[in-house]
Amino acid sequence: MTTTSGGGPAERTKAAVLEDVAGLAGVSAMTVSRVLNAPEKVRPETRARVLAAVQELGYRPNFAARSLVTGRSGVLGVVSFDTTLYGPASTLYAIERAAREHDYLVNIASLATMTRRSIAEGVDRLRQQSVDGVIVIAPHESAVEGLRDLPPDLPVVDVGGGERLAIPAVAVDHHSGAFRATRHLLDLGHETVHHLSGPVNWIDGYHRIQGWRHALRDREAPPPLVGDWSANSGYEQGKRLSRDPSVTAVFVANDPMALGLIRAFREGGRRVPEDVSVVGYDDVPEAAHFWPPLTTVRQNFATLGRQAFQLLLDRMVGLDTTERRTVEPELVVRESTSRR
Amino acid sequence: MTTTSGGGPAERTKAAVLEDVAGLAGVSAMTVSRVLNAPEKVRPETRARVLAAVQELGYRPNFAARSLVTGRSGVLGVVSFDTTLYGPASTLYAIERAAREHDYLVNIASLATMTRRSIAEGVDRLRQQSVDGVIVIAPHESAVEGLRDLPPDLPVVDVGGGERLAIPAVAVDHHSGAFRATRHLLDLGHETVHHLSGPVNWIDGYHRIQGWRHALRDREAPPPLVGDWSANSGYEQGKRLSRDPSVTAVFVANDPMALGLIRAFREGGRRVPEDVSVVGYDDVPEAAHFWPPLTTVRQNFATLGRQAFQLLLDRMVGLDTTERRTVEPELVVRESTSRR
DNA sequence: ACGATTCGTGTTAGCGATAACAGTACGGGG
DNA sequence: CCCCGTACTGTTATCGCTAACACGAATCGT
Repeated sequence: MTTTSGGGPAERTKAAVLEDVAGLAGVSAMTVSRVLNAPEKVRPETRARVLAAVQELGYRPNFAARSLVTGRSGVLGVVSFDTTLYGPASTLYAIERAAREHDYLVNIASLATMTRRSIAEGVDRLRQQSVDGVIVIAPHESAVEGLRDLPPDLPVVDVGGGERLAIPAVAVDHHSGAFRATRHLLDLGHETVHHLSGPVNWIDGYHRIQGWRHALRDREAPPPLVGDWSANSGYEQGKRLSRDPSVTAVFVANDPMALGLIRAFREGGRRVPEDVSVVGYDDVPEAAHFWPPLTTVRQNFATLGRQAFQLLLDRMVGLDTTERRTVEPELVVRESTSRR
Repeated sequence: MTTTSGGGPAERTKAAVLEDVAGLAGVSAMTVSRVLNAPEKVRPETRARVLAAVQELGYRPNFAARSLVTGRSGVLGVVSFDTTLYGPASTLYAIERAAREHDYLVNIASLATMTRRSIAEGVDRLRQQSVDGVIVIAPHESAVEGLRDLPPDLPVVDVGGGERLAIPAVAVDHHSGAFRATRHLLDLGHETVHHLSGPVNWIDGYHRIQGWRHALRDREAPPPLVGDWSANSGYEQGKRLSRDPSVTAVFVANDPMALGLIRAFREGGRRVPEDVSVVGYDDVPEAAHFWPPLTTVRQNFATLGRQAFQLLLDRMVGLDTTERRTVEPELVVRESTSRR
């Protein structure tokens, strides 16, 4: 009998452990554990007594001990490129919410650069803290490489990556989004549509180019200009483009670049949308208040994040899917586009 | 002698543990542990042998086991309101970078609402996964309340919270930022400066109002309008303000609202900056490409995050500081303001 | 040259939980 | 009246690691 029966309210010093609760409730540690993990296996009265003891002592299970013995941590990791950007931030946010609903915690590893190595390092860092699974948000060519040589025992889900990977993934259908944006401009009577793209080694950028090309398939596509997603690059490329009087419609691969481009056009004396129509991509919260309010393609990051989590969950419970889900973007027409 | 000496390359099934490495290297488990945690205590040749074994087996220490025995997890938590917003996202990012440099991992708990309860819950959730410390980014009145009744044994650092708390904190000096913004407008010859503020129960919002008032102390301050930080609220309040021909200068409490407000002014026929000057707050990456490029107050979120981490680190190693650090914001003059 | 350190390593004993098995008490069927 | 399944609860053995102490050999001072 090592049960300290009464116990006394003396030990305010160290956090209570299972044994303490057991002592106070007059049961064994195992029973307390059961009350916490499988309450139906314990007689209601005993359960009540234990619960009261838990309350009184303010007992909290020790996470490390539990995960040592169960082999699961209840934590998942997210490896993401620059979580300061609207897309990754929104996706991360959605993942976190979904995770919380299922009692998972989220660990993050932000990447400053996107290389095969940095991705591998990020995953590794998380793995060392024994996350149960990892979601990678890194829509870059090199990310795809980094995901190739992953430990096979770790459940991983890819967000927005290439389709050539044999792991579960979710992605927005950028081909479709870009197609719709371009189609919209064509429908307004524009002869052709110019494109200011993101970096081509970004998966998203690449697909948007493809979608744009596809919409232009029966006419000549002007060579795309390439930006780096920043408003500033939009401005620089915009200055160049504004000198060409033949451009009347531009599809820009994201909203910040569109903002910069519109500014350049205005400074170059070209009015938007009277002289040239512009479509952006992302629908950042401010897009509706740009000048003019921006026609753009909305991505549903919340859905993206939720689906990613769902897929990971499936993977973690053992399902061996290689499912690939796709989220449709949506064209939001505002005032930066007009009939030719 | 339970040492499996040779061992054989048979066990590819389960992850290697200390004992396996020890066996292969012909030493005790303890020595392996030492090599990993205090290499200088082991003779170089032994160390090399152990390291080789670690390599060969691809050994990775078990996180749960280690933190069970050491009582530390190497993980810290960040509780933050809506990490989708520029400010929190940037701060979080900086914290993560600083943490990584010190081999800490970051767990996040995003809050959808900011109430005393949600904050407490966030902290609690993190605590259950035994984080070593927590940083709270929740510049809201209620957050301050939520932080009052925290477990005293958990190191916590507050970012941007009220100054009435007895816990370490870092914050941008918004009073000063708002003061400078307003002063700038006054210096340009404006009679007075109107203010579109954030919600008053946000600490930041409150301080910016104070700073604005302070700059206006020797003249009559018009009643401030109140927005909710969104571009949309800026637009709505802007419509109202643009009807009043006496307003020639507005200090807006953040950039998105400034964007909306400028749009409203333009639609109301008031030119910026010719008819009315506008100053924003935050210096979001796009601000330089607004139309007109926005004069605004830049907050250094990177420094903020780094300092927060530093403070938490101090706290975690036992220092019992209640230090409160302050980060100075900086006025960035662009083209949305002009001489009266 | 001898006890006192220092150095390098091994042994033992948990950390706090749960899995798996082992009782014990009770009620019902044969 | 005995046997056995059901329903609870307790015991024991780990999980993988490190703190603390123990021990032999090498090094040191005087």
